[in-house]
Amino acid sequence: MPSEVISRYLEAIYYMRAEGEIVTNARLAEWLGVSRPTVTAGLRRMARDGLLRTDGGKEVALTPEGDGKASAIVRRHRIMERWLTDALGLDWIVADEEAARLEHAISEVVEERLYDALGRPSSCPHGNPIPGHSEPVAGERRLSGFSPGRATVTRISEVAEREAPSLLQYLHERNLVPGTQLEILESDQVGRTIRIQAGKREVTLSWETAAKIWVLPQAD
Amino acid sequence: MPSEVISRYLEAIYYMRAEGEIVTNARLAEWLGVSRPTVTAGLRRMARDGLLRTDGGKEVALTPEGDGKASAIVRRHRIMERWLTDALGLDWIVADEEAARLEHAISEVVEERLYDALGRPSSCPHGNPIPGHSEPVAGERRLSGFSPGRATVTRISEVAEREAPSLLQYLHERNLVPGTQLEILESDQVGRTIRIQAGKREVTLSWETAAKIWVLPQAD
DNA sequence: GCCATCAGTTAGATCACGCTAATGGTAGCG
DNA sequence: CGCTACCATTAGCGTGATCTAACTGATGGC
Repeated sequence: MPSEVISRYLEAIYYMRAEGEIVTNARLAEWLGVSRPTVTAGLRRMARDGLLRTDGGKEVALTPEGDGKASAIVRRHRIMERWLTDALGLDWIVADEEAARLEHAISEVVEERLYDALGRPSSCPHGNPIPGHSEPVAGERRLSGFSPGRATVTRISEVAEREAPSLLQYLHERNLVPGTQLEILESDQVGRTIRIQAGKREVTLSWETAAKIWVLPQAD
Repeated sequence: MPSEVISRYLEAIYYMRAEGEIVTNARLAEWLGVSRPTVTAGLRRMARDGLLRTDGGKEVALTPEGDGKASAIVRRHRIMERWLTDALGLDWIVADEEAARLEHAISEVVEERLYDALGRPSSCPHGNPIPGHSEPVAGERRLSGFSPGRATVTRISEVAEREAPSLLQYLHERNLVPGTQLEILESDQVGRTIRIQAGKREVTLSWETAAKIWVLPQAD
């Protein structure tokens, strides 16, 4: 059983991979808020324990075993988030923080019972699929760089929470939540912003922000 | 914030005190399943951090600060147990094991929300009071050494879980749970056993086992 | 009064996890 | 080519938590 620290490494690697980022020592150090030498040591322990391979280059990749452990953690994180928001009424930001601690403390049996008790949801509150239970929506794309048209929000990437917790609050307030229909009005190639209409509201987002939002283009 | 290890020390000391046992290095080592030198080092760190006093003798005592931290952990443990048994349907033994991990991962806000969601229960599933929310039943006594008469089970001590997890199962199966009425038929001074009737069942318990069960004598 | 038992501590070691400072490597850019 | 940036690792250190082996002190039995 990996330690809680190593579990956080696994989780971080899983998230970064899911975002299509290349996973390096320096990126992990940033993500985890520790120094690079600390990451070097951590990765070495993980390799020793068969959780990842370094394959020569800088990039690291999880072994099937590491990937399995990582999915389990992410699964628990998302199930806990559902519980914290749906059953206990916590907001997105607090739920994420709490889930980050609870995910390391629940066993398989509690995870399963809880998942059933919640009605076997197909995603976390931000719409991200629950590994082992659901898949990403087919055909979803990043909102950034989108050309004008209609679309439905499918999910807000979890990285948003790490990089800017306030972004979550911002999106929540503007009703940019999974299921919301929106219309892309204009994509500004120069200012790298995108102007959208969600409900009665008009919002302008930077491409960077919009990249955290995944949408499904409306079939016309 | 104490580490998880130190939290377990606090919790153990709290339980032992609640049982009226004197808390020493060797008892703690036994309880926690670590060596005596490890406990020596742990207690030193706790004293350094203002959680306990050693007061010359062998016995250790928590400071008000240590006691506050310890109660908070026990409170979370008992609330989690209620959730695990009532909402998720786990049995006593599994619930206790799971609560032992979860109690270190929940924050004040989750604790409070969960406590409300559970309907503000006044005890853990075994009847033990929840520190800060409820008090031990006035007039309760240990079942061991009891003279014949009628009584109602108020609680099963938490130590039972540490010392003999199977005892919990045993008591549960025989319906020796909080609220059960029973009649003490005979207390055998020589064999140090006690014969009781609970419902239609007759059970003989050693005094040692009976000491883990607290009852309220029936007013006649 | 002595010996066995139990308790607490010291000594010395290991491992996980974190840090800073310094070293070495690669890669783009002028 | 050489400089700057960025990156990974080494070296060296501290703390928390654990272990075993060995020493020391109290206590109770005979």
